[in-house]
Amino acid sequence: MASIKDVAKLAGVSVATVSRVLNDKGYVGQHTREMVEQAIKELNYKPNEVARSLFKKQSNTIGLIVPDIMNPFFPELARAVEDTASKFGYNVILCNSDEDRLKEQAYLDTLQQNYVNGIIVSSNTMTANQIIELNIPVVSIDREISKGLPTIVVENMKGASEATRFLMNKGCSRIAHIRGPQGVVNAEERCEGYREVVHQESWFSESYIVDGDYDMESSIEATLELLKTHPEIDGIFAANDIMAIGAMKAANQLGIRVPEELAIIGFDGIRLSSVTIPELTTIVQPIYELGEKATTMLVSLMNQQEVGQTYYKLDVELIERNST
Amino acid sequence: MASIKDVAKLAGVSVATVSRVLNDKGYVGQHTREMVEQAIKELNYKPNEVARSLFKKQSNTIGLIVPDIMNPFFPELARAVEDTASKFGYNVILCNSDEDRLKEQAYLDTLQQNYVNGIIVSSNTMTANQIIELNIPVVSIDREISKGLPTIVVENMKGASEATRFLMNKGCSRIAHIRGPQGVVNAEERCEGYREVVHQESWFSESYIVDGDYDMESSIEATLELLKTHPEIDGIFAANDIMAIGAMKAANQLGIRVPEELAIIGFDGIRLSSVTIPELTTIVQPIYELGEKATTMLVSLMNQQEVGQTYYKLDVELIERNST
DNA sequence: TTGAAAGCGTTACCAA
DNA sequence: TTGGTAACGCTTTCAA
Repeated sequence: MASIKDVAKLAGVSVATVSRVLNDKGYVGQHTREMVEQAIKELNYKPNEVARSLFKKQSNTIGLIVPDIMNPFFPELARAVEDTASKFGYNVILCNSDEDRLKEQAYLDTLQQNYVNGIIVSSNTMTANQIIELNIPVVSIDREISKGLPTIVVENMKGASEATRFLMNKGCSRIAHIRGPQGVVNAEERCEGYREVVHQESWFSESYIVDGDYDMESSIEATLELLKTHPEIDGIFAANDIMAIGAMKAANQLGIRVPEELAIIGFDGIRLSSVTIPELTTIVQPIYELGEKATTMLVSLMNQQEVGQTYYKLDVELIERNST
Repeated sequence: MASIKDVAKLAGVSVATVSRVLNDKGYVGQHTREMVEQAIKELNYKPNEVARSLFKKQSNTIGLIVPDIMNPFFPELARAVEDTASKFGYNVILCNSDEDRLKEQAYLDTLQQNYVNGIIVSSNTMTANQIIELNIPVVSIDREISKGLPTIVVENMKGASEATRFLMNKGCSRIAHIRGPQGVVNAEERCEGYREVVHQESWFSESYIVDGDYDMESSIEATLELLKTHPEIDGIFAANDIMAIGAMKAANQLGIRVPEELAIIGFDGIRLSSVTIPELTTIVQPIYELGEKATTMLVSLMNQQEVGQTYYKLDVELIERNST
């Protein structure tokens, strides 16, 4: 690979001059510039980004830490981040943390050692301190790590209430909730939103809320159990789409028809949700927008630009399909 | 961030010595080593990977180029690549190419400029020349770019035949095929596998093969059309799972029951396929293994180790579920 | 308008 | 067993 020296030699100028035309910075004579550009073309020269990074202490790269890219929520997010980053000239390093504190810290370290300009992270376990010590702009996404840190989340509670109310309006008179894991902020919020709507209903009891793990297995099991103990249930709000699908499967196993005998609504709006038969009614998050916004905000932060707002709570939208 | 100089100063030795203990290379006295380690701990020193990369002309990073991480096939692949890379001490840069030649070349350039040690790529449009000019180890995955380049694919044709034969054994007497896009190697192969089994059947005609685009929309449309012109069809082999799901949807729209009146089988074994009701019978590819194998092979290549085989064709497996 | 040279943080060679 | 130093490829300051 040709280096800046080769270009300089061929063009008969100094490396400083080449650097100037490369970066379009400082004075360069018209003729000199042409010579240099010619040489660059001739050698098919491309600047070495590593050397640049070393000097600049920045690598034009941003780190993206997600729990698990196989979780259907994250590919769309990752795509948005990559698209946006790319638009601004940044590359993306992908890190799967498995919500494991050690892995998270290891990745944080590596990213720092690689001079990433910024980091986007989705985590429940990370602490504000870990982030502050990094001394690198970080935007937290989907899950709030700490007030004060730049964060982009969605209206979990509002969406959950909306979902629950929607089921009531559809005529459901016994609505259960399959909640997400204990300790996960958005699971708590969604549960809270459900609770807000039903808590004063005469039929409501705590046993209408069952634990799920944001995956299909846990949900199938929970739903089976739920429908056995509470055959009167005619509506289920699941805290995410995967669990809603699990609930549909459980109902199917029990020969309960959806939506005729049991209405089911999910949360997230992942692509999966339009794949089932019947298609799932759900609260859709603007996933792509989430990633996009996080990235543009991060870019501003990295450029030390004035960033007005550092906390966004994006709105969600109920999309009615055929499961309700 | 502390640098090697700071460590050297604190330990009262030269940077050369620090470098030696860091890399466990060359002679270092026992006592000296302890001093240095102490200093490292004290300063919480972590070597600057960018400086290392510059010197080594390698960045301990591998590039992963996929058409679109939102395509459900790729997250699992990406995960496998990341896991394996991580195990060997490499980071992964994620690139979505959209099968766009320009984007692909741009990414190839950036990766090279960033001194990635190697690249894993899934592409139909890339040429062998593009790769050779790079002068970096590249493994092609899922799709073959050129004989001679390290490649990992699966038994597309065999799997397709197996799927088709399976439908016949299930009693289907008119089997159609929704094929993938023209020009995509694995789509061709799968179509070939289907053809091999049915071509001498008396009922077979070319109109039993319809074009799809590896996505759900195209498949719904194609299936609708297909079932209208050929109401006698009682079995469909779709070239991937998404299209198989599309076929299920189309059947559902027409009030045709799956599997009673129409058996459907897919190809890929993405997670989605177990989410539908009924669950999809499909030819599952070892996606994770694909990514894992590609990465280990790439690592060997990067280390200039003897790599016996550079072409793998992994086996696929028919998993029977409820759509057949 | 241009060039020389220092510096970014490492590693590895050669000398001591 | 250790240290000095050139080199990796670039940017930027300062002088010319």
